[in-house]
Amino acid sequence: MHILIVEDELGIVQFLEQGLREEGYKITTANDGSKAFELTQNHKFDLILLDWMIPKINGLDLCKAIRIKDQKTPIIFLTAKDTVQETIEGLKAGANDYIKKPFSFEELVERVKIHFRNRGGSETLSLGTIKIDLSKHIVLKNDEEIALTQREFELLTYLIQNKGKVCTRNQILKDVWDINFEYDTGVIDVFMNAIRKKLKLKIEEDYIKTIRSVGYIANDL
Amino acid sequence: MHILIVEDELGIVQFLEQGLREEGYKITTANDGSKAFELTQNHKFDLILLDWMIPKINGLDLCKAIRIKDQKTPIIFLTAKDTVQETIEGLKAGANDYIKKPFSFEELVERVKIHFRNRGGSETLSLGTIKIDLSKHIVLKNDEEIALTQREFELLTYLIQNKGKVCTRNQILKDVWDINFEYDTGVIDVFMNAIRKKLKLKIEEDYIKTIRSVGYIANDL
DNA sequence: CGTAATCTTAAGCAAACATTAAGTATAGAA
DNA sequence: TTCTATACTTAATGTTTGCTTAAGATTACG
Repeated sequence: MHILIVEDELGIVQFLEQGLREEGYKITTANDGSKAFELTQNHKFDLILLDWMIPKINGLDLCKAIRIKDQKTPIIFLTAKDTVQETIEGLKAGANDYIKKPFSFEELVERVKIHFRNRGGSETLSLGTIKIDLSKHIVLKNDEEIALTQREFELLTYLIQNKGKVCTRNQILKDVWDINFEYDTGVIDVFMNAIRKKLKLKIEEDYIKTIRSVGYIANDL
Repeated sequence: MHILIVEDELGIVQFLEQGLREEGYKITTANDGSKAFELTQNHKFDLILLDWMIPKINGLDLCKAIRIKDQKTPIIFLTAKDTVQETIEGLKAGANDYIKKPFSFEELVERVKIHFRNRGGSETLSLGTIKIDLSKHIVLKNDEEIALTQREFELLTYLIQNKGKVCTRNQILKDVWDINFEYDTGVIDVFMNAIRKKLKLKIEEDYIKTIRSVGYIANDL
């Protein structure tokens, strides 16, 4: 689980970074708004902790900017601004939670956990007769286990988590491979091919469709 | 969207019920813990607002009890208990959010909205009986799927996005084909033809009109 | 009724995708 | 650490799809 911390006060950054690392999260930090925006456009984070008062772009505008392209990633405001009006503004900008300074680290951790808890809810995903158990890290088709490699697993999981929506090649490269705008070598095709082959999808089980010149889409039938 | 309010103070119940009704939510209320538990086992709610101090079963235990069977439905605590320790307890019990009394109704509404925000939300366009689902990348006419190629899809989308405005051939070449001022080979005509044919537009469904020597226009009738 | 614009059709061609195989990196065992 | 097995990436080839062009047919409008 990869968390982005956006905060300019070095003391707080170190406090949060160390604490969350110990909780087992992967951490990236940004000390101003524009750097943070840059990062969000080129990488996928599972959660963003956002201070309100930061240089270059303030937290509120940054939140709005991120939400233009990405409505999904949870954003938690972390701030000394504590009037009702400001809280509401933050939430309206697309934040998912709002923690007022000073806060206890324990409360922060619990609020962070909430957003990972509901992710997939019961830790299982499904697509037609295919089931994925995220905690056990296994894939079943008709209750028979299918052995997938790490990347294959991630790609399939990604498609199913975005069930019903077209995933473009660029999105997939960014979110699954963490690669941006490089010359497309055709990696995705190779992996799609492997997944389809291993799942032995019949014609009537066309769960994963190719959208020519756009990307791929997963759908129950 | 169906919200369950669990609260024993009549004044607060009425205040919340009325306010949330005005926001367009369907409301059910329970004035004690066991009644609330009963309701959650027999009905599906989209969100639960939960007071901490309620008769029979307290809010914390109720929350835990609900979470045994249902990990999904968002639960928001609504309480006067405002120490950090208690907040954490609530969150650990499976709550998704925690609002301290006294709270502003506006903040409550925003926090409620957060939990409905990410549901589905596929982008759609329409033209008469034609619907385009952009995230699924499909075109429906009278709820029947019409298979279009990529360029056909782009052209139709473009026309509908500019519904009511005449699109000149040059504009279309520029915006859909990314071609500027080249000798017109008649590509557009070919694609208009394909689209009309695939959509099987009858005479009375003349959604896409030709404006002679100018371009094309899309219009609901 | 003639001309210019648009519609329709079909064939060649290019781009996108599927598939396979070979090269490169990585992780785990000895 | 080095070796080996496994997975990942790239590149090459084959296949399919659909884009483009151009030419003939039809329609709209003076």
